Amino acid sequence: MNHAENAVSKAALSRMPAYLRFLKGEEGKGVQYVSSAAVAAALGVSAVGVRKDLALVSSLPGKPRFGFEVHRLIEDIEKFLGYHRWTNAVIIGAGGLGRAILAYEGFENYGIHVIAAFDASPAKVGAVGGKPVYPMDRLPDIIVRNGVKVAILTVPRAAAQAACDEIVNAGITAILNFAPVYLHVPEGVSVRYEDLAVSLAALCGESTGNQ
Amino acid sequence: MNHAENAVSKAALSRMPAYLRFLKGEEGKGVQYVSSAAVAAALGVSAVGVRKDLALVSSLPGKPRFGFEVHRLIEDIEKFLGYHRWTNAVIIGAGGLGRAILAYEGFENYGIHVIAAFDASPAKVGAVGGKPVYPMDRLPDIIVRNGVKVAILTVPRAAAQAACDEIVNAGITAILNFAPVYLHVPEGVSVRYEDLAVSLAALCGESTGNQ
DNA sequence: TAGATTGTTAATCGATTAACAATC
DNA sequence: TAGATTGTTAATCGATTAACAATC
Repeated sequence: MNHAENAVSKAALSRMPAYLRFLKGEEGKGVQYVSSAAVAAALGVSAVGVRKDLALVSSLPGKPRFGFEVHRLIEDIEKFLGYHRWTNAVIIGAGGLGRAILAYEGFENYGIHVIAAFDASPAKVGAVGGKPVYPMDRLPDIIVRNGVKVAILTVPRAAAQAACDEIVNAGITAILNFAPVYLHVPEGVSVRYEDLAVSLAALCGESTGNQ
Repeated sequence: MNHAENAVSKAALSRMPAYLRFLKGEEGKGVQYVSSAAVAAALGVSAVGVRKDLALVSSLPGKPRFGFEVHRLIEDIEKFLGYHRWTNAVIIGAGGLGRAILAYEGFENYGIHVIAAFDASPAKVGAVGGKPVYPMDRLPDIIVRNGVKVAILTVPRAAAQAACDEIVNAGITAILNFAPVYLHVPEGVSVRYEDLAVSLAALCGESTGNQ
């Protein structure tokens, strides 16, 4: 909506993280240039598709005989994906999964600050990995003060809808839901389902040749 | 490959879990029939698309004036997705995330047995939630004996590629990788990246209107 | 220069949407 | 019956692939 020619397909967008992952790996090995063919071979896609995708985000065209500059490309993709504008997020539910995510180091690379977790049980209140775990009634106050719009929901399935209603009331508009339950939310709130079992089942399907 | 007319698009396949989640929610509320329009409204997609998708997997056509039988549809989708053929899986890395997943109850509904975790550190060996945590050197033996082809990789990023090589050598052919690293694998091994930060970043992008 | 690799235009392919007849 | 809802055929739309000229 800011850029003039703004034609990036959803499909292309969804492939960007894979490019980024691969490119960072190459960068770590000291590689300076990659060809579209190399990326394509590694990721199991077509080289023309890679070139088209990269052309969408690259600030510098690829050089014939060399390919694309790895470092530059990483920056371009990160910028494109918005990893440079910081977002605050909270975790709802400080059980095993919630605590593991709270302690997870990887978010900072993506422009995400996970600032705290919340739990209904007083026994869970305290801190994990240097980050605070608050009781649920602190939620409205804290998310307003920090402008938090994004929540990671890691409560047990039976508690998910109630917790969802509560955080939506408090002002959350985007939810990453780990509970294997469909969530009813009002218009304007987006839910993304991170269903571990579904991911795993899909993987099994792939490897066993799902019909 | 088993069924004669075997034309299910990848796109349709990827929508099935969402239908399933919604339908199970409705079933839990005692709803017996749903119309394609109701599903479409809840999921934010088109009703015609829903009908097309459901027609692909439903063993019974929808009834005009009623819609589709919820319970039957759930069974059909589960059968279609292969949730009825059981698969054994193991977890590599018994840190916070690995232990949380080991204790996770949700896999059994999807035809997946997570039978054990493995960790390089002797300190982690033992049991979590009634399931064993073995030292890494037990891996080849145990996966062969249990016919395990699927592994969930939850080791730290720096250890991911080495662990990957090790389990691929041992006979794993499908990997659900939680480490935010690109993995080099030989042909025939499939990797699925479960990058929490990417998921969260994508969600943020959606809600803030990614270009 | 020669040749590898890029970017782009046109053609194919697949998936979604629109229109409408069929059905309980 | 009337009407809501389905299933299907045809049309549109978008994305991928193929072919090839441009470039360092």
